[in-house]
Amino acid sequence: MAISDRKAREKEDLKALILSGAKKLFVEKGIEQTTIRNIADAIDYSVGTVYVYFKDKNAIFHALHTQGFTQLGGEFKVLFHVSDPMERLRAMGRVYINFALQNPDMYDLMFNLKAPMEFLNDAKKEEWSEGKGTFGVLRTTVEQCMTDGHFKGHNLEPTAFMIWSMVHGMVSLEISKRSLGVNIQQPETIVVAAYEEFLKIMDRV
Amino acid sequence: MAISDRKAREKEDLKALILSGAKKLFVEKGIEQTTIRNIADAIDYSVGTVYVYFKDKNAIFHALHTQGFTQLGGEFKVLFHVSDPMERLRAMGRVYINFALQNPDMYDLMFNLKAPMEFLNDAKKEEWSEGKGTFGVLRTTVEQCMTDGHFKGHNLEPTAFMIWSMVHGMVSLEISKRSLGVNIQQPETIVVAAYEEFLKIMDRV
DNA sequence: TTGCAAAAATGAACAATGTTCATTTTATTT
DNA sequence: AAATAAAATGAACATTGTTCATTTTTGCAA
Repeated sequence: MAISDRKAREKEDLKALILSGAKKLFVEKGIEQTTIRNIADAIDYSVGTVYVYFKDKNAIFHALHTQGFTQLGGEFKVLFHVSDPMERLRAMGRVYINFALQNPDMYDLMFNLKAPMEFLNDAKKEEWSEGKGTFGVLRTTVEQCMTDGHFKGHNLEPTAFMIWSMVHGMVSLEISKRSLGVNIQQPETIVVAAYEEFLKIMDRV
Repeated sequence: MAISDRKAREKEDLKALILSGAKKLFVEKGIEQTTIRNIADAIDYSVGTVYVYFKDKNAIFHALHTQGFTQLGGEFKVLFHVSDPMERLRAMGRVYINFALQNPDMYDLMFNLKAPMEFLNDAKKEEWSEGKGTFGVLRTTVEQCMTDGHFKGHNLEPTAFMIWSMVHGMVSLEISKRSLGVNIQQPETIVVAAYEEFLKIMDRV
């Protein structure tokens, strides 16, 4: 069955090629300017072929969003070397913020845009495994912080969700250009500065 | 010149009528299903007429976003009666969260979607007066808290931005359905519960 | 009242989009 | 070499935002 093996490989390759074209356009021009025709043109295939490999546009962007989580997961790996949970929590926020600010469109796709979630709905998948996994890392870290005596009198999941919201809110306001429009004195550094304020508070809790 | 007065009034009326149709559709079906043709149909005018009164789709949604800020401003009015700045800050968060959760699409339009900001770009307006005003209320409140001795060792703008990010992040994760997919134990109440954790922390700062 | 000019409203037409599917091309098997 | 299966194609469709020459309505002077 060597031939069917090769065929399966070729199918995977073409799927990956479509995604690479989609990602290039997406990062360069955003989700709206990434049309199926553009993707097909970029990789020298026809429109129809794209639809042979992906159900629709949402499926493509769900696949891209998954790639984004793989990348974020890779950047989280440095955290394994940080043994102190509180210090690890701080570093996790920094990694998260850097990822978001350096890949704003990808971040938007992963945590704000509707496309990936609509794909899950259409596919009747109940769970969002990428998000679940990432939030799990945060929850575990907060749990270890609690074991170490931090966050006294706080509940695990609401506290973890609050911390996630904190960093998510900062980078989302930045990405959606809402922080710029608000006439802050030092707009270039506001996200980092605000995160510092948060760390100061966490140190005391 | 009574006639030109009436004409001006009629123009305003029709503009308001278009917006009311747009808002109805927008709240019912979201921004993508709110097409110019749908709006025109809903108010029994032609497509072309809509374009006589609004430059493009972004202009319509910028106008709706401004209405949203007027509404939010109205709901903030109860805060004038809260004299203690720290208590007022807490209540402000609650009002903000309630507004967002009860008007999710409007909130999205005001603080996440691109349409209103692209209108400002096209119109070459530098400033986002609605956002500026709202953030100003928050900044002033935090400033008064500092005068009262709270937030010792913290910087005003980064702290205000951090608080804004906190509540913005929570409601945004909720609205974009990211909080649901993450398998939290009590998804119905997670936003309120997380805000409670935040308040506990603020009490000590 | 009638005719005329200005203002307002119209909807057909255009380009671009996501999507489908009968047809054509290519690859594999007999 | 012929027959079959798999893969790729692109024309066609419905829907979108947008434009603009044309039609309709309005206000006013003769």
